[in-house]
Parts: sequence; C-alpha cells; structure tokens
Amino acid sequence: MSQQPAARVAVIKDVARLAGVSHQTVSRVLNDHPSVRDETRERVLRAVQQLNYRPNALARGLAGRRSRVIGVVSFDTILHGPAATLLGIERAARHAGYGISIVALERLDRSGVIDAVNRLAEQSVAGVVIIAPLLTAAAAAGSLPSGVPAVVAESDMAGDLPTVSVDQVAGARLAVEHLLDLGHETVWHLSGPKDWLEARDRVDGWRAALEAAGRRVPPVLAGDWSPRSGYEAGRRLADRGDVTAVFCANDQQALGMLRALHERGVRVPEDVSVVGFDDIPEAAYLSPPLTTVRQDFDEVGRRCLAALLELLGVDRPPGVARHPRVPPSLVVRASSGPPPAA
Amino acid sequence: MSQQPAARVAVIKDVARLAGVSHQTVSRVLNDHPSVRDETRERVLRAVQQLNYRPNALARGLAGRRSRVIGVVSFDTILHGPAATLLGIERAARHAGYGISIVALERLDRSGVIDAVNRLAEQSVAGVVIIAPLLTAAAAAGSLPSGVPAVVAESDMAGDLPTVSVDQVAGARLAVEHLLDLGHETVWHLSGPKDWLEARDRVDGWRAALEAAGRRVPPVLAGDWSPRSGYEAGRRLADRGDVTAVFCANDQQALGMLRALHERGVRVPEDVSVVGFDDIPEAAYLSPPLTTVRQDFDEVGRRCLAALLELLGVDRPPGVARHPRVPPSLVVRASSGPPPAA
DNA sequence: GCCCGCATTGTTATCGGTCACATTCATGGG
DNA sequence: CCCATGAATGTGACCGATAACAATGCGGGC
Repeated sequence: MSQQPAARVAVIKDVARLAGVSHQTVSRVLNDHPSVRDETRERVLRAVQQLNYRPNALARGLAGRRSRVIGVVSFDTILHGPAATLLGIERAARHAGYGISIVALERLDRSGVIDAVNRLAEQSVAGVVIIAPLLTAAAAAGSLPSGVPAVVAESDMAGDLPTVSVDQVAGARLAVEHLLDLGHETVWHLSGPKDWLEARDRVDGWRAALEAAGRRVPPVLAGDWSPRSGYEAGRRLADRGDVTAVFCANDQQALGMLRALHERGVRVPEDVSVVGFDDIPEAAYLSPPLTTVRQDFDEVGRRCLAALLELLGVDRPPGVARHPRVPPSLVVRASSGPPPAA
Repeated sequence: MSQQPAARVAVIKDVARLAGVSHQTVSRVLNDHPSVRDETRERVLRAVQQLNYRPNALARGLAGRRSRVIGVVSFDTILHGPAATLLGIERAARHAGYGISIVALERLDRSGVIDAVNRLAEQSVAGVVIIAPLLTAAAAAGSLPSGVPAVVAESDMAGDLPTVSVDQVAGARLAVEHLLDLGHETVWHLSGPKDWLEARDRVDGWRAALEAAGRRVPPVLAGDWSPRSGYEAGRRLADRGDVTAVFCANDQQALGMLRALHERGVRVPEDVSVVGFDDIPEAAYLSPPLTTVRQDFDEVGRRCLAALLELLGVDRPPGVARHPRVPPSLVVRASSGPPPAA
C-alpha cells in the first residue's frame, strides 16, 4: 500500500539498491572515481540504464558546491554582435558539458550588471560571462562585489578580469587600408554610439590607419547603429560631393547609407565606396553587395569558455592568454572600388 | 580558532541567529507565510538586510521541489523569429521573477529535442518552453516522455501541449489583401522551407486569400529564408515579365528579391510590388523601404509564460486560451503600390 | 607469520533550504 | 472555570547528491 507505482523518477538510492551496492559506490561510478572494480562499475551502469537514471543537478550542486551551469549576462537586444556572441557561448558551453543561464538587461548600467550577477550567483552558477559592449557595463563588471568567477566578452578592459574580444582596431584598419589601397585619398567614418567600446575602437583603428598613411582625417560622423542614422549621414555626405569613401561602423548603418546615396543619385562604388562591419547575413545581397569586416563569434565564445574554465581551475591548458583578441577578416564585395577618375 | 572570518556568505541559520528566531521562522518570512507577527517579520528582514542574505536557489529547489527557473529549448540560429522569441520569453520571465536556462539545438529533430528537455529536467526547471518552428520539433515536443510542464512556441500543433504562436495565416492574408486592394490581378509567393510551420501557414494564408477573392493561384516558388533564395527567385520572376506583385515569406528573401529585380532593371513598386514578413530593423531602409508584416514577439513571450504558469498552477487567471494566436499587423512602406497601368 | 598499505566498499555527516508535526499561549463559548 | 481553537513559533526529518572517514580484504616486505 505504501508503494506508489507512479512514474517517479529514479534517484541514486534506487540505482544502488538495484545494483546491490551502496549509494556512494554509485556516486563513484558517476564521477569516474578510479577505485571501483570493473565488474561493479558495469553492474551500476546497467542499473543506471535500466532505471533511466539521471543525477539531480540541484542536489549535486548543493552537495558538491560546484555546478555545471554558467551564467551569461547579456544585453536585451537583437543587435547582431551581442546575439551572435550569446549563441557562440552557448555552443561552446554545450560542447564542454555546461548548461547556460541567461539574464538580459534593459540598461547595461552598474547596478543592473551587479544585480544580474547576483541573481545568477543565487543559482550557484560555476561562473559568469558578461557580454559588456558598453563602457558602463565593463566598468561595472570590473568592480563586482561577489566572488563569482567572471569573464568579460566584447570588452578589453574590465578591472583585472579576463576579457575576450574581437580586435576592432585591426578590423577598422583592414577596412581603411582596403579603401586606401584602391586609391582613395582619404576615408570618412560613420561611427557607432560613443559609449560602445567597439565603436570607440573602430574610430581609433580608422584614425590610426589614416595617420599611418599620412592622410587627412575627416571629422567623425556620429551614428547609433541604426539604419536610420546611416541614412541621415548618407544624405549629409551626398550633399558635400567631395567624399569618395566611407567606412561605416556596422552593416546596418551601411545599409541606410546605401539607401541615402541611391536616393541622391550617387552611385556605389563608382562615385562613393562604402564598407561596413559585421557581415550580417543580408550584407551579400544589398545593392550593391556590401564589402565588410567579419567577426568570428564562435571563436569568441570558445575563448570565453576557455578563460572561464581556466579560472575555475578545471582545465589543464596553462597558456590561455588573459586578454585574447580574435582577429577579424575583410570580405570584399561590390560596394568598394577605385575612386572616380576625376 | 575554529571561526574563519572569511567572506563566507550568510545562510539561513545566520539570519535566524541574528534575529533571535528559528530558521523556520526566517523561512516563513521569506515565503510570505501569514502567521508571523509583524514585529518578528521586521526583525528578520532587518537581519536579512544586515547580512546581505540571499537564499540559495539550489537548496530551495531541492527541498521544495520547485524552482524559479524555466528552461527554453531554442534553435541554434540568429534568424529573426527564434531570436526575438527567445528575448521575449526572457523578458517576460524576468518580470515574473523567473530565471531562464537555455539549450540551443543544431538540428531540431526528435532526439535532439528530447535530449534538450532531459538536460533541462536534470536541472529541475519548473517548466520548459520549446521554440519549435519546425514540424519535426513540434512533433517531438508533442511526445515528450518526461513529466515536465511544457509549452510550445511558434507552433500550433504539438500533441496536447499548449502552444503560442503568431497567426501566420492572418499575416499572409494581410499581405495578399493589401496587394489585391491596390489592384493587382494576383500575387505570387516565395515561400520559406516547407518543413517550417510558419512557412506552411504563410502559404496557406496566401492561397486562401487569393481563392477567397476568386483569383488565379500561381505556382509557389520555394525559398529557404536566405537572401540568396530571394535573389534567385527574383531573377526568375524578372524573366517572366508577367508578374506584378510578390509576397515573400520573410524580409531577408524580400531583400534578395529587391536586389535581383533592381539588377534586371525592374522597378519597385512601379513594375512589381514586393511585400515581406517580419519587419526586421533593416526593412525600413531597404531600396525601396519594404512593406511587411510585423509580429509581436514580446506578446508571444508573455503568453508563453502565462501558459506555463497556468500549467504550474501558480496563477489565478483561469481563462488563458490553450492555443492563443497573436495577431500580426501590416506595415505599409514604399515597396508596394498599384500595378502598372498597362 | 605479522604488519603495513592499497584497493574497494560502506557509513554517516553535510550542503541550505522546506515540510510535517509538536508546542506554546491567548481567546472565547458552554 | 475548563477545554477547544487557532495564531505564532520551534523541532526534527527530508530533498538527493558529495565529502570525510571507517571498515574490510588481500598481497608483499621483513
């Protein structure tokens, strides 16, 4: 009467009973402890199979003070960079046998980041990855109160935490040098919002490449990542008439710019060359197809995880750089060409 | 000597000691139990504050067999629909006081979905939301072995599980009726991959709208969501010369189509009208700005959560529809207009 | 032949909460 | 005045795993 044949899931004791061993021996088998006789191990594994037993992660985490879940603090946006980074981290975590818990933030400010990390800490995550493309977020990450192991992505400065990011400066250089090589006198730049680190770095890389070539550095046009800001900047540039090459800080802005130039009768690339950044899936099918800079977000995810596992001390490879910068690559399409002969 | 003044985090016993009550009373305060004197409650809350105590979610889940985390099974892609749905769910969950754990799948097949749900079940999530835009995934979700409460998003058939989805048929109708209203004889359709439910529904809605108006139904062009497939279809349509209106199953395909038409010298909307689906951020800045159908993914997220909470029995509102369909809306821009006078 | 050490296995405490039940005390009807 | 009732609080078991330590058996060195 006391037995309820309901579909209750099996726990470690059930396995132990079926295998005729103690629950501790079952635990040893599950955790690959060396001191278990082969025959015993097999008996246990058979029981596990038979009962379709799966260890309870909560109990494991509570007893062992370590969990197989890592937290990710992200930004509540479907912008290509953060979204792709999140997926990259998820993929890397999954392949390493970790689950991921995410908290998205509406505003990436100090208290928001700290609060998010605390929420994740409550769930006893093994560590966290903070996707911090904004200055404020990176600063907040650098001054976390709790003792949670943390890695910061899309940022290269966050107190003494390890960071992982794409080398934005190098990416901007690639874009600018490509345009100079084509024969352009100089290159204009439509930047992203100035509180974004990536936007800053791209400005820096753009300026450095121009200065290294001894070229005039035009004023920076300020955008906000949106196609709208690219559109508006495009109208202004079309009105000037003396611009032959523009480097846009992301593909969406480049898209808006292409549209503005087209409306004004400015031909791309015959009159003006345009280069973007990100290589979003649409880039190859714009009119004209967009020359742009591609970032390897899978690699970013992998390195985030490697850095985190290193912090957790579960990984042997000793030589993980503390601030690796993933190199981007240039994708040349039809939106860039030599300047008009005039 | 036995005391270690290290920054050990406070646990419930520490709070109890400081407040001069039993740990159980602290637990009562934390869980809003009615039978606690106001003065006692305040003393406990003061201690909580003072120690910066945060309850351990693992222990809570283990002891109480309920957790404040819901799992999300998603598709390993940055396609607009799934990505936006994920964010919508996260936002709704956060506002309801739940955390979310995600597992992304490379292939949405039966064993993949079941495996993902099992992985989440191991972590004792309160329930799961399965984003299942493919037939295979929906079928798998409908035959889950475990007893985990589950809701299926982006699907309207999954065994007897509750589902939440945007009304794709209605969305397609909006697009087609808009074009017919403009005076077009009929409307062609570039579909998505046929194993996607949304693609199917959009085909159905398109066909239904044409038939309801007594119009000829052209053959369906098959795409795969990519701008490339839109581009290729666009070339084929341009070659025909008798097409005046096209409804593309998503904006990326519409983008590729716009490019192909432009290359062939076909003017949009003067010669051919094009309507997309999704209203991606880029849509308003294409050449020409794209008329499209917008889906409210925040609403989808909210309803998923409402359905899940209903399953969990923690929510009063009794009248939550079991298969709600969120209505989409038409966004008219410049890519659609009356057919050529000829 | 005795003792030590290692491999193997079992026993019990513990993680940090919640649950079920016991206890205490004030209140009120008969 | 007594006892049933319910509010307020405490005690100990329990959730399902791992950790620490004990116990057992076997082989080898002296």
